Amino acid sequence: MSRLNELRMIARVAQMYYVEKQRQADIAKHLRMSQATVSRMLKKAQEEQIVRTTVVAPSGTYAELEAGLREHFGLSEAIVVECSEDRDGAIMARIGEAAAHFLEATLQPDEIIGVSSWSETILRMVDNIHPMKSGKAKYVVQTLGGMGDPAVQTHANQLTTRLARLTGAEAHLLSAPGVAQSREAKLVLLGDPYVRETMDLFSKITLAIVGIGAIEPSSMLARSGNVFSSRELSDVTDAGGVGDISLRFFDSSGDPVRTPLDERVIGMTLEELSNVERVIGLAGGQSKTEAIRGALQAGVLDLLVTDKFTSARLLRSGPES
Amino acid sequence: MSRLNELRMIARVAQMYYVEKQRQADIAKHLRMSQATVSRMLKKAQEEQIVRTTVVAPSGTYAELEAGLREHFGLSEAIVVECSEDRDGAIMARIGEAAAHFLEATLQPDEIIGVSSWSETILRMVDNIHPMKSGKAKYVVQTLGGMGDPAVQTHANQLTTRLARLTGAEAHLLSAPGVAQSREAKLVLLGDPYVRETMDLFSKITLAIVGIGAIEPSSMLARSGNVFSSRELSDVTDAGGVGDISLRFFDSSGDPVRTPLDERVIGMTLEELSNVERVIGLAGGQSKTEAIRGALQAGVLDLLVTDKFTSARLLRSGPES
DNA sequence: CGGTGTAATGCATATTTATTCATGCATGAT
DNA sequence: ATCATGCATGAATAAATATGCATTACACCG
Repeated sequence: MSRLNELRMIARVAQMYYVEKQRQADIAKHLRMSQATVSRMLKKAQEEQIVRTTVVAPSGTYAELEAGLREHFGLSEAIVVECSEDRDGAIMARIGEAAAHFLEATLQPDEIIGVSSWSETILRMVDNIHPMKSGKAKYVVQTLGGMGDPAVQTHANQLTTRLARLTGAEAHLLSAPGVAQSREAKLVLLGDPYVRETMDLFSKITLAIVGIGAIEPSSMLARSGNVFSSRELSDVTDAGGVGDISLRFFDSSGDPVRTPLDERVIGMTLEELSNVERVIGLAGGQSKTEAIRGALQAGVLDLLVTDKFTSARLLRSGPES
Repeated sequence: MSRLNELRMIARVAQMYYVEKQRQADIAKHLRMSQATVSRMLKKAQEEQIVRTTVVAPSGTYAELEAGLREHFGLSEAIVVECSEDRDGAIMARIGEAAAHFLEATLQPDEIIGVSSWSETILRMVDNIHPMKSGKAKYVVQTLGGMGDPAVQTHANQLTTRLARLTGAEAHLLSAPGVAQSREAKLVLLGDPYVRETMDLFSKITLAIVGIGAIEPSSMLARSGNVFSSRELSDVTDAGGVGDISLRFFDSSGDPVRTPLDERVIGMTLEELSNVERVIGLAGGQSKTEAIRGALQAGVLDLLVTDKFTSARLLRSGPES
């Protein structure tokens, strides 16, 4: 049997088992196969990600940390997730789950979602969103161009598209590099009608989901490919930059770090972001602590989802002003 | 224990079970409780929405449409096939493929298959069946006579024979015209021992495969040759007939349309059909929509294979009684 | 304090699910 | 054609999970 039909069958079995809660033996009888086969199909359904199971820790577990974050940084909400170990992979997964859960729970009808389809944490979030039956959101808008590498571009587009499908929204992609070759090149790209259309939506976004990036040689180099020169990178660090949101950099007190690079980035600015009704920041992990602190100081976030270790660090060393 | 702590505990257990994939007994040992308690906590985790499981349909399949068809029309199964364009030729080909796959996957040993060797869609199905090495089915029974034209007769016989060969079954042909010249002629033909033998098998059929025909001047004339008078044709339409299965007509609410023609048809009746364990209907395309709806209302089908356009039409305009 | 009702727990076991094993079939090399 | 190999399948069975029932713990009340 063709692969598509096989997956179709598996999906059907999974539907009967998990949604309709029939027993394997009954499903087997219905579809004229053995119970063993049904069991195997269900296993395959897990492997193929046709069924996904997520565990969300009830929020409020770290009420004190959450309250601390809200208070110190003027957030309207903070979500601190349980996390067994202070390791980036595990942290991203848990933050993603919690963010997905939050999004599902609070998404309003006809919302326009902006997403900087860039961070692994956001990817984890999308992985954990469960499809919403009735179209909830209106548009999902990509707020930062892709990167030079077309494979990455595709990846970014897919993330945006998937999020749109899951929320029943229409995707508006930003088919441009995140960083243009020059200021002039950027102007040319902005002339593209599709790019313009998407960017015009920036001001209409009601809910923005952003990752927070740290400036570290390792991660920066890894992700920049060849779009940043090391000169530009040092411009940013020399000016005190500690992190970025959608490639807009800021220093440890949250003030924007303006460099010539800004002129080349195709994406939402911090100022545009601060006009959005709800801005959700997703980040955690040792290496991102200072970047997150900077982002919080910048005051663009309304909500932060982070892990218990990072939140403790944020509160410990800088109860601040 | 406080409710929050209880939920935390449940989340922890759920985490260990669903994410870390530990067994309940091990979790129980680790947390010093009984396996029964773990099981109960997991059940509670479901209720409290701490774990959520969703089934995502692989793209290119139409789980919602299938579910809709099952639900609205009380089918035990429905298969909706992908189809790039709403054009009869393409649709028949895809339906045929899917039906063939389904048949191969669910055919039981010693099954007695009835086939109204008449529609192009069924022909497409037979084209796509992969020979089964070990004799699976027992008999393939032709459930409707051929047509006056000997060439068509041959064609019908060949289809039946091919299906029999492919399934490793013995063919039982119905060597008679599908429509006798008169009631009396029919009685004479029924006297033939071979005809009788085949027709006696009708009640033993465990799996019937039928096409669904629309009543349209064009197709009717095309296929009728000179067996129907236009008078008889209008009898059927005047009585509200919208379609047929094996030349047994029904109206839009699925009620049989009885005309003198019935007395002349040599083939299985709708009533006989409804006694068959599994009845698979194959049909799709704009022109057949209402015929299919009638057939579904008649309640003789257990399974429908159709295309996405038609299934959408069936569900759109008539969420029905 | 004891009494009483409620809920939680663990044990034993029923039920359900996963796995092992033997078999049959297809595929591909020789 | 013949044989080896791998894969899918179902029957039997092992493993895992759910549940009935008795018991215990605990809160609340007189």
